Amino acid sequence: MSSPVSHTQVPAWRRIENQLEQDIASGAYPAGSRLPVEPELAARFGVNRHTVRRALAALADRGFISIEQGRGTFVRHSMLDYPIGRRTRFSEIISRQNRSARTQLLNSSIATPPQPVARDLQIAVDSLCVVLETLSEVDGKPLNLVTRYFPAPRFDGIDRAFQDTGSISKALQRFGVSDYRRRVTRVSARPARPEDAALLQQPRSWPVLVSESINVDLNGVPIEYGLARGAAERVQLIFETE
Amino acid sequence: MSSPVSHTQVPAWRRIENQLEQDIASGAYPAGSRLPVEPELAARFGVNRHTVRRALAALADRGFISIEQGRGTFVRHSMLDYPIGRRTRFSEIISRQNRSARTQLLNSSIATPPQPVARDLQIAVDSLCVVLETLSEVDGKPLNLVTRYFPAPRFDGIDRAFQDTGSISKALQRFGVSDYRRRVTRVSARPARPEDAALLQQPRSWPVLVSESINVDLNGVPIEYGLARGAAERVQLIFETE
DNA sequence: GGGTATTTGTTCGTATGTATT
DNA sequence: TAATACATACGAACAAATACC
Repeated sequence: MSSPVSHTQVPAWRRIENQLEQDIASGAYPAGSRLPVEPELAARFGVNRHTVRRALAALADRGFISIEQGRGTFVRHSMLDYPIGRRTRFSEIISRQNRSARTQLLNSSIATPPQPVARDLQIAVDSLCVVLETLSEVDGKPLNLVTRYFPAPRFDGIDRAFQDTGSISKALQRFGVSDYRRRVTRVSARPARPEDAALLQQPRSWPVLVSESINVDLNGVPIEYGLARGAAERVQLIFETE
Repeated sequence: MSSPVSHTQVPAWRRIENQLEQDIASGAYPAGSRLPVEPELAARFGVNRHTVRRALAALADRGFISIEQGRGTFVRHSMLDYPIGRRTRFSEIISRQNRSARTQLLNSSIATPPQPVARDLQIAVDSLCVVLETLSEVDGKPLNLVTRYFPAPRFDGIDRAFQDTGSISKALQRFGVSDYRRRVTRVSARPARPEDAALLQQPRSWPVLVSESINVDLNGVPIEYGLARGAAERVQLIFETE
């Protein structure tokens, strides 16, 4: 060979893999960004494109990047795991993952619920509900947009209680609901509406992960219907079957 | 007025609502199809556009149609409920809803699993897996595209067994797995790739509902990792928290 | 990417029959 | 009976979102 390859103990592709992983971890290549094209990376590391490809394949295999033919190579968002069980409390879930959570109230009103919501809440279609629109953020990034219906005679003023406490659980406590549990979760997905995409700070090409949930008090009486739209780019729901 | 309003007991908009509901039920307007535009409906029923809009709003409220500004009004697919629990069996779920189910094998191969899959299956990354690609149909419409990994030494030939039986459960029985249960389900969503959209016969603008699942045998040993891509237009996952 | 046509969304105004006070 | 409020219905114009070329 004219220029012999240096035989270090680690192969070149593995060295490149490690370097790129570090670049991603350091934020040099932020989540969602596109990596330089393969020839460019090959030039940077002074290797053949095939060697770069091997490193990229390894990173893709480990879930750090996604390689898309014709488009490029992208740094994947680390998905926030959102475990769902009988006792699902947003802030607990997030803090357990050592992240910071915040939920803000976008809107509150009083209205009659759509028919399917009334059925889920087991109330009359012409009865009133307090409707809250909330946006949850994790580490400063919006994650989840939720429309919540609370039966009105019982939960009048829960908007104020939520404003004061910043938490649904605590707001419910003010109304004598010391504890509650999730009865059912229905999960689907649909294209994001422009407003969803804007609020969730997500590309319009990405869908929203829709989950309907029904929470009941300890007597089994429905207290909340929630329609959540999650940033599919960044959230993953986890259901453990115990 | 030159032509006075006829006062039947039911308002015109409600009569129109009922008629359209019937048209949808009868299949005159099939699921997914677009309704005539508002002026056209107004002409058909001999009313003002506002009156039609009121009827449409009622139908949308009840979940029969979806109204999309600039695009039109569409008959919603009745979502197939896919309840997920410890014992999730595709054909049982479907037949319980009085529908017909069929799963076909698109592809089978033997390969080393990607690292996350190997971790979920608790096997070495360089061990082999039997990989099946299946497409499930309900009432003739494709619903779910699944890539399944089975540890290879144990489940060699499961592709043949599946071909024979047409069922994963029955194929597993041939390998001594009389029963199994689902340990965890992870749900997310992403834009559909062109191949996904084609196989699922879904518009490219609609996302896929991605669910990863791990099934274990009665000893708790992982036997299958599945990566399912569901037609988000037509499937909804239901998790009951008992 | 930009302009045009299509389609739904919103807001005026007007009129009339029904129920309540 | 009269006054009032409310639901229903029609008409016109413009705004906003989308599709198409």
